[in-house]
Amino acid sequence: MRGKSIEAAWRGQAECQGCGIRESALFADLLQQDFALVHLPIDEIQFEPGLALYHVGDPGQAVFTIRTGLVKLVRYLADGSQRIVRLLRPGDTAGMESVLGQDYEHTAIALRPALTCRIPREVVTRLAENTPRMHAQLMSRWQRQVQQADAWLTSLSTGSAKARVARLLLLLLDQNASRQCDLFGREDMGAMLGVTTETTSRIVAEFRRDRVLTELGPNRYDCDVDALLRLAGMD
Amino acid sequence: MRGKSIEAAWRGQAECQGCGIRESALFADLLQQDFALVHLPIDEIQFEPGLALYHVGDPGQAVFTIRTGLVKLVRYLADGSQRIVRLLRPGDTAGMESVLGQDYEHTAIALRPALTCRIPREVVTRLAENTPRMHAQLMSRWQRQVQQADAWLTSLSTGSAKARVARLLLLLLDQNASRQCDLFGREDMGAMLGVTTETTSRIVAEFRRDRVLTELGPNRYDCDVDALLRLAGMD
DNA sequence: CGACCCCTTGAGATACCTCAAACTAAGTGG
DNA sequence: CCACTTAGTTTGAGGTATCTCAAGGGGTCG
Repeated sequence: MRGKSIEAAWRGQAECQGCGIRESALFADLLQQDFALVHLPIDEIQFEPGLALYHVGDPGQAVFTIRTGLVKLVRYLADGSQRIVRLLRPGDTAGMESVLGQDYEHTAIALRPALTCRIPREVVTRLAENTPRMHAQLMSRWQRQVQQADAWLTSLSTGSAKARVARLLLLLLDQNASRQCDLFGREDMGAMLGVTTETTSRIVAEFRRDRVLTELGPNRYDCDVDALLRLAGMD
Repeated sequence: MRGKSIEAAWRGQAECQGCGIRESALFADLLQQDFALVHLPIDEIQFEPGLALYHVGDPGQAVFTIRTGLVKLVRYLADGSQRIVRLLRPGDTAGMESVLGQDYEHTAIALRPALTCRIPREVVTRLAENTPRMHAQLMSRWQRQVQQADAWLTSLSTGSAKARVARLLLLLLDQNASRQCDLFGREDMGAMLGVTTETTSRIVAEFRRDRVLTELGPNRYDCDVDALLRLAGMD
């Protein structure tokens, strides 16, 4: 939304062992000795909103650990429009298909400034071949993707548009400041819910009129969680 | 649809090494020596249509390899209705979350008579700990689930109802007799597409009137593939 | 200040849903 | 063997949510 520097910025090489979010990241369970197997540089890269980590169809060369920010996974439809199939948050991993030598299945685009670690696929492969701690992490991460995909389908692509928006808002609640959440462009919201930009806009506007949402700043809102839970149930 | 014996039938213990579909199954890459690690019985179980392999929320005790037939993965919504999130075909694996010690995420129900192999989770775990050939299979199977989930969302839950039905028909085309496909109950079809039973029925009836579909038998149809491709594009 | 982007709002069209009834096929029991 | 039940499909009619097309605001940035 902002858009100061429109470039991805290389921030230097990551220092994984001292990483602040390691306990929730792909390398969570690795031991001191395992890091000896990392033979290629892991770069820290910052993506400004709108910039792509990678594109659908590109040969998968690396996985990305999201350290901060928010990333959308997008597929483009026959008519050129986009459908957002998942959101990645801090601790999540993008582009795991690259570990299997496959092309990327989506285009990954930062929705908010996102600090990432780019891990070459060979690093993951080598670790996976040498430590069961890496398998466990990979499996649970893949399972998590499946879970998220299923939840996305059942909660964001099912029911009335109003219920979908309500469920999306609940999903976006800040984990810390639990009544507040940041939204993004109506077009992106629509692409997550399978509805049009206009419908999304109308519903958000209606929520605001009904005091279910209270605007705190540009696209930052205070949410009436009980009301949202009620709306999320059925129309 | 048929419904002769309404019971799941135990068919005996599987002989994995000689299995006819092993090359496409979870044990595809295993070597002779690996089978020594299988220390618990693998049962062959036949499920008649409507019967559940397992239920959502049950503690996951086993994965199932689908040898023949068709299985739906279902989630139930707040209002009691069902949403089908995936279909499993011969060679696919159901209930992989059990390998991670998690409860089942769905209810798995046979849509057509399904012959399955029930593999206790301990067997998979032990194999995974001892042979990289098992990891590779597990990872690619998990990835496949993600792929299917994403495809389900973008092709069966996006666009007009008519386009969704067309895409579903294309998905159901027999791999061998490539103009023909078997359908199932309109309610199930609706639950896959996120539309009502009536809408599904109307569209199938319309396709039949327009000679896009020609009924060959009970719920068996000949498909005009070109017409379906056209319809799948946009409205 | 004007250009641009995005959000909002309106009005009309329409696809889909809801409720209800008729029809079909297959199973059940007298 | 036939009337009866039952479950699923088809069809109709009316209502409504959502889409489409279009215009009008409110920021932000050059």
